[in-house]
Formats: sequence, C-alpha cells, structure tokens
Amino acid sequence: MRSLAPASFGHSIERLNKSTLRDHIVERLRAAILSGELPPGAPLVETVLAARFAVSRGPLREALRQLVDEGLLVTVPYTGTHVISLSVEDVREIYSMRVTLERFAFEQAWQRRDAAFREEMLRRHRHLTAAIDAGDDRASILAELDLHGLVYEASGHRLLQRAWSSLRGRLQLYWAAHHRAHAIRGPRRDSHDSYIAAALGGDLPAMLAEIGEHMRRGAEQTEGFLRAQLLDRENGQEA
Amino acid sequence: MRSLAPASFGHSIERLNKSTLRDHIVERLRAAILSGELPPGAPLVETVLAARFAVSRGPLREALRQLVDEGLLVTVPYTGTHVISLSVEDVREIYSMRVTLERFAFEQAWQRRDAAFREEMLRRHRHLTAAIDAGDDRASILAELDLHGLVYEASGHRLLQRAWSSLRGRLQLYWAAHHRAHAIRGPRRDSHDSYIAAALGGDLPAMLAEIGEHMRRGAEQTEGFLRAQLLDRENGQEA
DNA sequence: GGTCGATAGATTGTCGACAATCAACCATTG
DNA sequence: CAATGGTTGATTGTCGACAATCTATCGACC
Repeated sequence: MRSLAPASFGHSIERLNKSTLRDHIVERLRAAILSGELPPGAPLVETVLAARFAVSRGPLREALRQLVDEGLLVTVPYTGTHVISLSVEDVREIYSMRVTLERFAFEQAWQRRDAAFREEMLRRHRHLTAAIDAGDDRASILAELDLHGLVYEASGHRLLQRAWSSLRGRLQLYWAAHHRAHAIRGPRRDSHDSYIAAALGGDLPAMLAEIGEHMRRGAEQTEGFLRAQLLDRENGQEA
Repeated sequence: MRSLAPASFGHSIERLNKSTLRDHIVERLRAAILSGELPPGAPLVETVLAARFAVSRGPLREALRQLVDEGLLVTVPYTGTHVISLSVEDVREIYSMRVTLERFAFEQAWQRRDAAFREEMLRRHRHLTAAIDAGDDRASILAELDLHGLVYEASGHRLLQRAWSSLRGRLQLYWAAHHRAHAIRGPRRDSHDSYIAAALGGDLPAMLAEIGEHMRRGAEQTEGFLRAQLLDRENGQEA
C-alpha cells in the first residue's frame, strides 16, 4: 500500500482488512489528539498534514471528516478544522449520556449474560488492574474503556454499539488530558469493584443504581480536573 | 456556486451559509433515498452519480460518507456503497433506542418547559394534523419528526441532539417506505393526542410511560409493514 | 489613533487523470 | 458438469493542479 502502512503489516493482511490510507490517517491523528501532540483547540491544516504524512489531500480530508463524526474535531467550511475544546458542559453531557446508554445496555444484555460474559468481564477487570499496577497510563485508559464496552458488545444492539463508539473517543480524550495534567496513572485500583460485583450479580435495579453512582464519581473527577484547568488558564492570562 | 445550487438561492445566501457542493449533494441523495427513487439495497455508483450531478467525484464521495454516517447508506472499501436494507431487527433497534433517548430528553427538558415550549409543541401538533388532513404524506412524516424533535431541541443537550439526528434519517426512511407501500397519508389523526397531553402535563413518570406506549404502537405498525413486505418478497420469489 | 478598503498569501473546495482493486465472464482442466 | 485460474472492464482510492474563499496585513483617509 503506502508509506503509512505499519511495517509489521504484510501485504496479505492489508488485503484481508481492505484498509485504506484514510483508515491509517484516522488512527494516526486520533493517537496524536489523545496523546496531546495535537492539543484541544489546535488547528489541523490539510496541506501541512498531507505533506507530513506524504499523501494527497483527498484521503486526508476523508480522515478529518471521520474524526469530526467521532466528535474529536470540529470543522467549518472554507475556514478550517480544529481539535475540540474541552469544557465542563461537554463533560456533563458525556456523563449523563453514558448513564442513559449504559443502563440501557445492561437492560438489553441482562438476560443474555452467560459464563463467557462473566469470564470476559473478569478478564478485562484483571487487565485494568494490571495496567494500573504497572503504572501504564495509556493502557489503563484503554482497559477501562474496554471494560465498559463489554456490555455494549453483549447487548447485540448495533445502534447502541454505534452510540457508544461515538461517545468513546471523546471520553478517552478527556481522560487522557486529565491523566496527563496530573500524572495520573489511571483510576483507583478498586474503583470498579462494586461495578463488577453488580454487573455479575442478579439484581438489575441495583446495577442500574450502581451505574448512576459510578458515573457520578467519574463525572465529578473529570469536571474537577477541568475546572482546575480553566482556573489555571485564567490565572495564566492575568499573570 | 455550481449547478446544484437551487435557483431560489442568491449568491449572498450561499455565502452566509458557507454551503458546499457536498451539502447540496447530501440533500439531493437523501431526498432520493427517502422518496424511494433510490430504494433499499440500491447501489450508488460514484462515477454515475458524479456525471449525473455534473460534479467531480471528490465532493460526491464526501456526501456519500456523510450519508453513511447518517445511517442511510453502507459502504465497503473498494467495493461500493448501497442504500441500507430494511429489516425487522433494525426497526426494533430504532424504536428501543427512541424510547431510551426520548425519555432521557424529557427528563432533561422537563423543568425547562415554558410557555414558548408549550406553544411550539401545540403549533407543531396542529401542523401535523393539518398535513394529515391534507393527505400530504411527505409533509406529515416531516411534521411528526419535527414534533418529536422538539424535546431534543428543548433539552439543550448537544450530544442528545446529535443522537436524535443520527436516528432521524433512518426512521424517516422506514416511515417513507411504509407509507409508499400502503398509500398511507401519515399517522392517525389522534395518534399524538395523549403524547401532547402528557408532554404538557405535570407528571413526568406518566410522560415516560406514555413514551413507552407510544413507541410500542409505532414499532408494531412499522414492524408489521416490514413483515408483510418480507412475506411478499418471499412469495414473489416462489411464484 | 481609529476605521475602512484593497491586496496578498494561505488554505479549503473541486477538478480530471492515473493507480489499485474487485466482480463478472470466459477458457481450461479434471 | 463443476471447479479453477486468468483476463477484462468497471469502479473505487489517490494524486497533483486549479478555482474559490478567508484572514491578516498594509495603506489611505478622517
């Protein structure tokens, strides 16, 4: 394919996955946004990025559009494209939406839980705690997203899965920024214990309540980070 | 601008709205899909459409991508793009998602309802019944969508509004197909009376229950249509 | 000093052509 | 006849160039 194909991909893998430059550019840009290399508010200039990736602007534009649809970028015709700015309002919306969707996901999946679901949830939880123990910031964020993503997968409800996907990137962006700002290595080790217990238990209303509580704590933390960030910025401007 | 600009648009209107060919193509294609000119399962061939619209494939591709994100088209790299196929499973997902989202929207908007909200809801309801009385199929579908859309607008929750937008096009597609198949001119005239009464009332739990009931009826109708359609198709194949 | 208009440069939107891929069709083989 | 392999034509992905638009800067005027 092209220069963006990772060296570890053989030609046959590319064929099977029918991947395009667009896909690769999306991955690269997403990673840059999440790592803070392209920070909130940063402009993305097509001509510059296309040169940097050594591709034409066609697939680059398509990649930008996809990230706009994922909620990580905003674009205005004839004007340009930026990484979204972080805001408290956004966090509130993300978390309230998470409560609604994740409750719905558990309602859909509740009777479908089986041994495989239980094993996978425990496996993902172990993976999360291992990442926290290892002090691996990036892995712990991904592990937490995967853990929460399980019920969506198990729901068998494609629209719901799509809704989770469109939320996930933004959530990851906030967590990544939060962790970077505070050298945080991930959530507290025990932060998902009651979530797991309820998710694997027999009381759906209790699980729905747990989701509300779990998200309230998460929202509080993320909002708190953001408020501090905005305060810092205001102080910075006054200095 | 270009040949796709409607004649009623003056140059200054185009400037203000910063519209692009892409936007116009989206509108045209969406209309063609909803009217059945591009029926479920129909292929969309870039070269053909670009020639037909007298534009290059660049903006045409971007428009197709947008409609993919709206859920009206599906695409596979290097292979092509089709209008989605209608399925009972899809209807179930759409309606269950609608219940969840619209309940959430009313929760968000409940305390924010004011005189303007009430007036607007009644206005939209009148508009819907007028369209039904006029036997205007297309207008009644749009009117019903607008009526349901009001609570999303009122919620002030952008993520939620985005979720509604991504559902709306699919819903419209199903209604349009249903109506075409049965020469239906829209919902029954009184079908939203109890919805309106509850939406403007003071009992949120009652409204949440009404949403469930309202959607159950809607799902039943749309599923029934689809089952009949699938049966006809099977009989057609056996004949 | 402030406002307005013109200009230039950078960037985004679109174009038409070339490269890459796929599906359909045809010929060959068992 | 069925399965396999090769070829061809149509279509999708990408390229580089031109057209359209916007923003920043500069100069003129009050």
